[in-house]
Amino acid sequence: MQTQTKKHDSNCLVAYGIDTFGDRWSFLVLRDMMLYGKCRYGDFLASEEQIATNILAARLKHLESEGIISKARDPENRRSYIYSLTEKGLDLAPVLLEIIRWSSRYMKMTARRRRLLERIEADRDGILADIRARRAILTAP
Amino acid sequence: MQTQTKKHDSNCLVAYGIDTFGDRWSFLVLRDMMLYGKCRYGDFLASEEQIATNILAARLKHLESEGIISKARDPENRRSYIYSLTEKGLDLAPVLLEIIRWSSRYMKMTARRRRLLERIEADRDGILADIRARRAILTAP
DNA sequence: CTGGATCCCAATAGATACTG
DNA sequence: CAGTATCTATTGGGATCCAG
Repeated sequence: MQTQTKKHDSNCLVAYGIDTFGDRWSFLVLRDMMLYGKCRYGDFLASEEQIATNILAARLKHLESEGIISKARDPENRRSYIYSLTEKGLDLAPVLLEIIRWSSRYMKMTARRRRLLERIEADRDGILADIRARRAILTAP
Repeated sequence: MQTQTKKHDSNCLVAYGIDTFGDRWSFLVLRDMMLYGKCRYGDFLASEEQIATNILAARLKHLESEGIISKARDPENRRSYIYSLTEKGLDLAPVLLEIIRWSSRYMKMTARRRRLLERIEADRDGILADIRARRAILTAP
């Protein structure tokens, strides 16, 4: 499967966003990168949602083709790759935070979630800075 | 088709949001309501993205079952229905605005888009208030 | 009329097995 | 480890039908 080329082909800003990063799996990959600092194929596969290998490969390719992530060889392991957020990808952090804020209002709270929410409300800029600096916001789920 | 019940079934705030409103069509319906003040089945069908009748019906049902929109008879036209955002749906407005901000950075700008973006930057609270008051932010696309 | 339901078929997404 | 290949399941488009 190659990345689809048209989708909505809409003239709308919202549709553009949805088409670019808004499918069910792409955004979870971005979450893994922004929240957990994940950057390897195997890390993404290990997420709780159990993404299939072909889907992951397709999404990584798609996100790369959209300029949201970039792929480079791992300097410490010649047969591994490192995926990282581009500027365009980092700019999605506010979308992620708003989704988290919304969900945390309507999903049952846990202590862990409450701490994350409190930090978003109290130190949003610090979180955005951490994401840009590739520092994980949360430790493993 | 009935609304799917499991999806990711994840423990994550982000996945919860994606599962609830993050599919390709649901969010466009929400956009129509928030940005254009649309509230009728026929209005949604008329959007530029050309949603199919079966998909629209399924999405409206899904959004209603998630408590994001509600459905009522149109008092002025006995054979029509009015869909409106609940509090839970209105709370999605910040997500919408962040998507628009992101897209407007990366999609080719038009005069219309520039005006919307400027207003978001300058008067975000006013926009949020307009959405809550069911005032359309934009006129027809 | 408006607001759907239904059916058919094409296209896409996804799970699993396998490979360089 | 980082994917491809293959097969199956689900979604979506479009036409049509139907109820109030």
